[in-house]
Formats: sequence, structure tokens, C-alpha cells
Amino acid sequence: MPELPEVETTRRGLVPHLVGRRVRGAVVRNPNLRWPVPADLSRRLAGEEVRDIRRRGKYLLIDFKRGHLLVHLGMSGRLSLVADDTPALRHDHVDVELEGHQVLRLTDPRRFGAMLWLPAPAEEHVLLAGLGLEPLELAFTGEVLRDRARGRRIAVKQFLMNGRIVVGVGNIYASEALWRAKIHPLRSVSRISLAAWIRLAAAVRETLEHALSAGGTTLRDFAAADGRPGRYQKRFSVYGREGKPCPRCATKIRAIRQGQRSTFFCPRCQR
DNA sequence: AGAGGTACCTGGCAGC
DNA sequence: TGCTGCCAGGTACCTC
Repeated sequence: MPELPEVETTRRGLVPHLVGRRVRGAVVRNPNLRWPVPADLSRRLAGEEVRDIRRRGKYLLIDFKRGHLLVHLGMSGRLSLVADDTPALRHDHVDVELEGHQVLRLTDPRRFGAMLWLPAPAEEHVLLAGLGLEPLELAFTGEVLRDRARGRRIAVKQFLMNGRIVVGVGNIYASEALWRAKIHPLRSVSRISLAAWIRLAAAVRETLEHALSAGGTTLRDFAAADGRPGRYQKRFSVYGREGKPCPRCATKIRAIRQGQRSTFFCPRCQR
């Protein structure tokens, strides 16, 4: 599920309800996520006030005075704000209890997500320190992409999905952005012109912005903090559309496997 | 250093 | 109906 637009949609949905709010504690029903949820989470959070909520790549950082709550949604995670008497279901692993009879609930059927407590400053934590460019920031340009590709021969789609190069672009938006940029997903990064890199940077940014405007993509699990699903899946050009017509040239969309992930593209307009 | 594969986990679906 | 196998939005970690 959650790529940058979904994580950012979650963040924006939480900010008005959480910032300035005090936490009472936490209930960890199942600590077995990607890494164990800290056993002392409730003690660490009790009495702390949320100062801000930030996003770095697909990680969310809930800032407190004494540290940061790091959340990753993995493949199937979601955060929701619900009343504190809402019954917990099978995959509701953690509740962060807020003042005022509400909880921030982490639900994650596949448990690839994470919830960790990071001492300040969070940016130095090993999970965040090596992350690549934020695609919605000004420093994300075709020139920088070209520079980062120097000496590499990997296929451009896998390059785009490498979080040490660019953050936030997962399997859906990589296919969609390459279609928008008219670049073949198998093309080696050693054989991409500067003009094409510039097109690609713009395409990544536009794809993510459009998805964000639509509240992200919901294929199965994703919902914003208020429970509403995303709508961008209705606007896919290639993802999941094998055999259907390309929106630009009507050629049938093709599906291939790249590094054990599905890739969708138009064989006519992507070169 | 870069590239490729594996592992983690549950649920839904197609096919038999 | 029930079983098996495959697929799914991510990414750290391992080996070559």
C-alpha cells in the first residue's frame, strides 16, 4: 500500500488532531512487527505532548520533547484516530492513547510495518540517515538523478524504487511515473539522456502530487486517518491495467516481472 | 560498490 | 467445499 502519497495523506490527516495533544500511554497488543515494538513504549509516551508530525520518505515521525515515535506502514499498515472504546480487531496491534477519549490505532495485517521510539535527533537514526532525495522538494532534479546514476547499470524502474536514491516511490508510482515520462522500465540508467532524466524528475513529482490530491491509492487496506479510502486507483494509466489500452496511444498495456515485482508499461510510447 | 535474491506475514483469489 | 500455489502497496540484510 503505502507509498509517499498515502503516508503524506495519513500525516496531513493526523496533524490537526494530534499536534498539541497530550498522550496518556500506549497499549501494545502485538509487538511483533518488523522490529519489536518497545516494551516500555507506554512509559516513554505517558504525559508527552505531540509537537509536530513529519514525514521522511515513507516514515512518519511524531515528535515529542524527549524523542520521536517512528512509524512505518509497511505493505498493509494504516493509522486511524478512533474513540477509545472502539473494539480492537485482530490486526489492531498498537493504540497510542490520547487525552480526550481517543486513540491513534496502528492496524497492519501483514506486520511489515514498524513502530519505534527514537531518541533525538531522529535524523541520525540508522533507518533515516541513508535515505535519498525527497521527490517533492526542489533539490529533486533531473541533473541530480543523472549524477546519482553515474557508474550504475540497473534498470531505471529499480533505480527509482531504491530509497537510497529517491524516497517514497514504490511499485505503483514507479510504473506510473515512467509511463508519464515515456521511458521504458527496463532501460538501463547508463543509457538515459539528460533530457529524459529531466522528464522523469518532473513525471515523478507530478504523479505523486496528483495521487496526493486524490488522497492516495487504495487497493485493499489503505485508509486515511479518518477512515476514508484513496481515489487515485481510478486514475491509473498503467498499473494493474495489463491488456487494457494505453491512455495516450491505445496500445495494449504489458506486464512484466522485474526483481520479483510486477511492472506495467506501454510498449509503444515508452522507449 | 553495485546488484540480486531472501526473508518477514496475512489474506484473497484462481485453479483443481 | 477445500486444498494448493501464487500474488500483493516495503525494505533490511545477506551474498556474490
